Amino acid sequence: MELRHLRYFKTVAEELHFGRASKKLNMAQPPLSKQIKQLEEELGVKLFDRTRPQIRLTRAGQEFLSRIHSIFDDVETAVRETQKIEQGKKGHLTIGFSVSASYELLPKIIREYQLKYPEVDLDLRELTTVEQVEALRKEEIQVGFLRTPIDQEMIETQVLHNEKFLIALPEDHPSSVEKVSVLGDLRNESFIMFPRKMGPSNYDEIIALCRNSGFSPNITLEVSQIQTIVNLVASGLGIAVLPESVKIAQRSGVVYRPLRETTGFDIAVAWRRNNNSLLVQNFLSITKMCCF
Amino acid sequence: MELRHLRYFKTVAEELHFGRASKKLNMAQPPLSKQIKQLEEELGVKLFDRTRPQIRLTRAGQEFLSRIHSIFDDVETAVRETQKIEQGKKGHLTIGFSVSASYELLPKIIREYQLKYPEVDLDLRELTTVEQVEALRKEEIQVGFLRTPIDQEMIETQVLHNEKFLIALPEDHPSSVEKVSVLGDLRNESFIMFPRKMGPSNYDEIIALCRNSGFSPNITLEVSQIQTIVNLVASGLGIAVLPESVKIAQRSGVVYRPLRETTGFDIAVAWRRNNNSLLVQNFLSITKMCCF
DNA sequence: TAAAAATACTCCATAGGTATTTTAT
DNA sequence: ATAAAATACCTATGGAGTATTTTTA
Repeated sequence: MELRHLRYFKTVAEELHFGRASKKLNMAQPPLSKQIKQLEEELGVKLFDRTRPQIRLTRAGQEFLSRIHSIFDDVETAVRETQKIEQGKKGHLTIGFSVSASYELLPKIIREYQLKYPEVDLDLRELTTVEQVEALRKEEIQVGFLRTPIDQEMIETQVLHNEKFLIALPEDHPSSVEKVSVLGDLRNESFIMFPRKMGPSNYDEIIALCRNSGFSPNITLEVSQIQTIVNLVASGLGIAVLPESVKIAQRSGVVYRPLRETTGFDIAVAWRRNNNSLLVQNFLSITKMCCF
Repeated sequence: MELRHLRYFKTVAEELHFGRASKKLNMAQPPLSKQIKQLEEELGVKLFDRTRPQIRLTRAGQEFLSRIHSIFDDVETAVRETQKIEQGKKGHLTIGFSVSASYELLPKIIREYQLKYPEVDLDLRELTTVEQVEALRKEEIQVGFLRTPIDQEMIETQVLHNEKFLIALPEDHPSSVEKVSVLGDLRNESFIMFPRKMGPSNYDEIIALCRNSGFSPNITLEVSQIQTIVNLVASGLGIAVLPESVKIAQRSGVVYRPLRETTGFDIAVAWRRNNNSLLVQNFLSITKMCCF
């Protein structure tokens, strides 16, 4: 038995007339009769009652028709859903990201992507850059958002954004009159920091910057909300070194100044070089679209 | 696309090896490769990753496999259930019966039939003989249990049983010494009857028998339970004319005597002459098996 | 008698076979 | 170098077409 037999049977059952059915199927009547007969012989079941000028479905024929109806739908659905996966419109995408890599970029990309590809399940994993490289290698994630450069032949990257460090100062701080802050001048200030576990590379970079300026920062508070840090700075309780993207958290009483000592760092999207799945390609397209 | 493509794909997906799959399918490897390729081209989807010595399903291939799995089951079920209907093992059977026609026969047949054909839904309708003949003609019922003879070319019958009338007398009744009762001798007795609505032909026949013997019976009680009638007769409250099949309701204090005036009546099973459905044929086989 | 399905036959498209090449480790 | 899939080419089954017969009301 082939789908052909079921298609032919369905059409004859709908038309209840071999001649009309054959026209609808773009074929001649005799081969249609023959195929139906073949089907009946294979099943061992008379599907049509031909003893009258108007043929009729037998009881068995009615049963068969009702049961094969869903089969056509199922085949069609199977094809459509399979094509969706091939075209990257459906599936499962696991994405790694460093906290330090993106405070505002990732949400924007995810929002845009889900709008265009609502049938893709996303799994977002906060990972350090090193962990993401390893996860890409093991194919545990398909895409990463991390700091570049990285040194891996297998992994391709595209820089999305260069992030500099800023100093957040109270409005009335003496250094706020300067256009650019010099970290060494601030060695005696109290530093308010993100907790290290919330972004180790960020934290370590700040410590390193201070060390390079010849001091170890006096960390008086660790606070996990950006807005809280800004509030505390405004109150004069300390100063903070922040990635420039946090400038979106504007507030009166605080001024932001570029830091002379930092060249910033690149945030990039990363993927396996040979990954030719449209699922990933589509995600990368959206990502690039969001950034350029 | 044909079921062939799906069968081939399923086998290759299970074996993950074109060579082994082709053996399992009793064919050579090249035509199998060709058919799979054809399927992939029709779908516009790569189903297998062939870049390694061990081929693998792509994501899309996995989706397709899981979705077509049920299709094979559905086709198989459609075929099996259709065959059951053809073979009369499944379906819907509407059966007419006269109350007068069978007090014990029908339950026995139904029990036997349902044991052998549990998937057939039965619809039992109490109808007079005349109503059954009409219902058979209109194909509202497929089988009837009725009194013969009937006069209808279209309908075939088979007598199952000849039912005589008996007289139920109290043990101490004068007539109980006779081997055979004469209805005329009982003209002055009180008659206990089934209500007419529970079996009009029965009721009318009894009235007619009395009339032929030259009297109209003195009906003192109408009772719908056989056992109650027998109890009342045992108590000396009257006599009753009953079909012989009710003799199963034996009781001390009551004697049954054949009635000289009655020749009894034939109970037959009836069906449309041209009904060649195995559903009906099987039912008739069971019916005849139960009676002979 | 007329309309429609079945049968008889013919043809060719294509499923499937055989031999060989290509590919990927 | 080897195992396995793809390609090339061939064969023949059977799906589909045309002409005709059979069937049923």
